[in-house]
Amino acid sequence: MEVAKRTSVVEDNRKLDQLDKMENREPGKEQKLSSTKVEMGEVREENEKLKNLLTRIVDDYRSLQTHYFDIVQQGKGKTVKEASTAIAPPADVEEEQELVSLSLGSTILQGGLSKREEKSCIEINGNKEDNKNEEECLMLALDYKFEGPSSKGEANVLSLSSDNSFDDTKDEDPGEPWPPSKIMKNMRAGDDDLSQQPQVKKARVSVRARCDAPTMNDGCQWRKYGQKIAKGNPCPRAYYRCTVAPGCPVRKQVQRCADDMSILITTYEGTHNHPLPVSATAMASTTSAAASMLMSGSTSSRTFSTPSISSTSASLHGLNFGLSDASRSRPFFLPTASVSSTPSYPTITLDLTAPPTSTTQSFAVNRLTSNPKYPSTSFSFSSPETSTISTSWSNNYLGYGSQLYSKAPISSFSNIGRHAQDSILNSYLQKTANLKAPSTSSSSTPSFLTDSIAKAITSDPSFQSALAAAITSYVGNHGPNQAAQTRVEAPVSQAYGAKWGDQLNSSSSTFSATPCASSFLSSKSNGQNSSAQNGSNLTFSLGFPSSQSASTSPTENKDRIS
DNA sequence: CGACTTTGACCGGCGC
DNA sequence: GCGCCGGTCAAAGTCG
Repeated sequence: MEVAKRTSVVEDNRKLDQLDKMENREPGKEQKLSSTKVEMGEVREENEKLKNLLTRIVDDYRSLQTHYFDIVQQGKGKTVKEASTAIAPPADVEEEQELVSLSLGSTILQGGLSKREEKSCIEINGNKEDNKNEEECLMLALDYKFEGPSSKGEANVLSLSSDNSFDDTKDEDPGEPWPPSKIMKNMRAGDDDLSQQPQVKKARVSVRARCDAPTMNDGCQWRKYGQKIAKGNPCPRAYYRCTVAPGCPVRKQVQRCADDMSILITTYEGTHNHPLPVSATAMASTTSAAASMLMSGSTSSRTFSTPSISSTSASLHGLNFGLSDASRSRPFFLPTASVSSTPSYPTITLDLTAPPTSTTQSFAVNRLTSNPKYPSTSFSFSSPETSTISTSWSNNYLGYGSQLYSKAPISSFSNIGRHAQDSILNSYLQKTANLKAPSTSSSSTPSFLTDSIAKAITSDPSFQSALAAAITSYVGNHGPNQAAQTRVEAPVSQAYGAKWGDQLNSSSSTFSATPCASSFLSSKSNGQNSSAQNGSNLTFSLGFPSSQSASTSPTENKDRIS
């Protein structure tokens, strides 16, 4: 592009030169051309300037190109900053802008792209043809930029996005081993990525729900392999292993909450390495999506180093988005949250119990507790609408029945649309526009930042998935008389495609009649990622009435979740 | 009889 | 180094 412009300028100069030569050959026409010559002189002068400028630009461009390819070849040797510094010439503003662009490219390359992607970016720079790859590169570049130390307010991209070049490269191992047992270590011995990152903790997804039954029926087959009395909780903790497939690494821990025995805490670990029964896909999807969120959230938490992050909540209209880093203690609020911490694992908690305050149109106070060792991330929802739904986790079969829900919750959930990256949260935002989160601090944050964060969050597929899963589960399981998929499933399946709808429908027919049967979600797991030396914790809380809120202290959480 | 649960023993990580 | 604790194993028991 730039080269083309320069080429045209050069051609213009040549024409002018030719014109000059013609003029010199025909002196008799000088008078006629005198006035023209004056103009030509000006033009020529300007032309000279342009030539000089062009020469400089071309030189700089070549220099940059040389630097750029050097950097590309050196690969990961240099930091972005170094690259930028090396590249940046003392040129004018326009050139610097170009440099920014180029340095982003190199930044991307060094910021974690795979070699294939790296190649794509190189090709982009050469051909400018592959728009798709270009987009990818740009996206990653922005992510990197966000992380960058010099990223200012324009860090418009929250890396909650499932930019999961990160996750994918490190975590998608279907047989992902999570238990720290020696068996699992043996299994892991052959694993490449994880074995190289000993500090990586496995993500866990903890589901808190009111349930009278000993365990929630999540559609999977489980075999109990142990039981322990955990310290700090008189209720024994039961250990289950997935028996759907022989080698499935997925396990779960089930324990009653010490504070409220009616609350059952189920903690899932690992990723199923086998096709799931339809009835199990819901929960699996929820947990995996939540885990995915967790990991991306933990990634984000490290990137939220900008001082203004903590004050973004006001612009989120009452949605608290808790993202805190223990080392920074700089919470950043989104949807209402309570945070839990586990000492050893990054944990996301889907809190299906309601804070007592949820019966009013106010969001629960964000309760952030950070494990001193691991940063915690918290996403939880306490929807005003949820209070209108009767909660009957227990004593009822939770299959997707035939009755209709009350309009209020359904209509609100019906906004969950495919394109609603916006709709999920925006629905919340709209409904709570006049509310102010109790714990929100007054915001001095530039609106563009908060808007960007909101957009980034709402555009995160993992987030959507987890949220929709929770909502779906909630709606499916807590409607009056456990009713009604008609009004619920339609929007959900619309939003997430036939898969969800199918699964939900299927679930309704295959759901087992366990008091605590719950169908959450479906799908592939994206789960554990190795983003952190630090674990983190994430809590989703769908506000059900008449229940206790999530734990408020690390100790408490430890007891509840681990 | 097979599948599942129970339960004490064992192991490894971690803090003191 | 020692003890605590969480997690797992595996033999014995139970159930359908």
